[in-house]
Amino acid sequence: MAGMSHQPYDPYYLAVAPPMQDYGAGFAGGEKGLINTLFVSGLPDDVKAREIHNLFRRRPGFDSCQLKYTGRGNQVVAFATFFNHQSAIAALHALNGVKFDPQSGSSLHIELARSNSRRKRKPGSGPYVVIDNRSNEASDAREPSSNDDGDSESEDPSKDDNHESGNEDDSETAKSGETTGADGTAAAENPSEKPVDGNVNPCSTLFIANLGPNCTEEELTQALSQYAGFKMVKIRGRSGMPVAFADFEEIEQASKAMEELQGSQLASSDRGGMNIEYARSKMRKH
DNA sequence: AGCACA
Repeated sequence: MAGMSHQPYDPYYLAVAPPMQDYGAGFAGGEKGLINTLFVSGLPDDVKAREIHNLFRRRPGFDSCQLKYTGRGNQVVAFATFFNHQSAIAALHALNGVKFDPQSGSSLHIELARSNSRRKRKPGSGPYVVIDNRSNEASDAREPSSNDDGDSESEDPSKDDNHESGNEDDSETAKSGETTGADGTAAAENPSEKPVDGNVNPCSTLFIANLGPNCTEEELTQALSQYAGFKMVKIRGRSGMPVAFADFEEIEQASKAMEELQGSQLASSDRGGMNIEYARSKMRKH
């Protein structure tokens, strides 16, 4: 692999503006019960609210965003609010996993927020807002004591904050109701439960297709390792269109990664977003 | 649509 010729990733590769323009004015609430706010982590600690705004501003249906200093170390997170759930999902898939800072190699981790931003955009307050929860920072880079997990990204970054609301995941549970729980016989027998995953049988190994020709295992590792239970990824079929197999500890963890990374682009992607399915067989242990 | 490694 001589010459890593990757063009700088353009987060605005989706230069299209969909026909949906009839949002109406002053309607940031969206449909009731649906989340229209994204939670963004994986940001460099020197990120600016303007950068967040520039990241999202061209996304269809975007309303406003806010940058939040969590007060834990220099950790920064952001919330992006859209006019409806569908626009939020589209932006999530488009931007999740993209390299935000090529220098540090950090990539964005985007998920649905646990609750919508209740903070309404007041006229005159501008398109973005900064919330600073840092209290004792000044010269202190990390917490004083007793907590050693300051540097690592937790599997669930959204637990770091409560997003100024006590609203729990009412819509989240409805979304992932595929695997059910108690009896386990549900999905296979019920004709109304159609698996949309492309493969009928869940597997803790994922099959990833539609990768760019220059995709590397390192790049995939970077995108996948932010998900709990990730073990390893292998690229096969180097000629033409490469595919990859990503192994996880548990099926549920693989499912989570698949859901969130589905359709998202890597820096090396040139044919659109990744197509992820359950692999037909589990990666061989070794 | 494309699913390997043992």
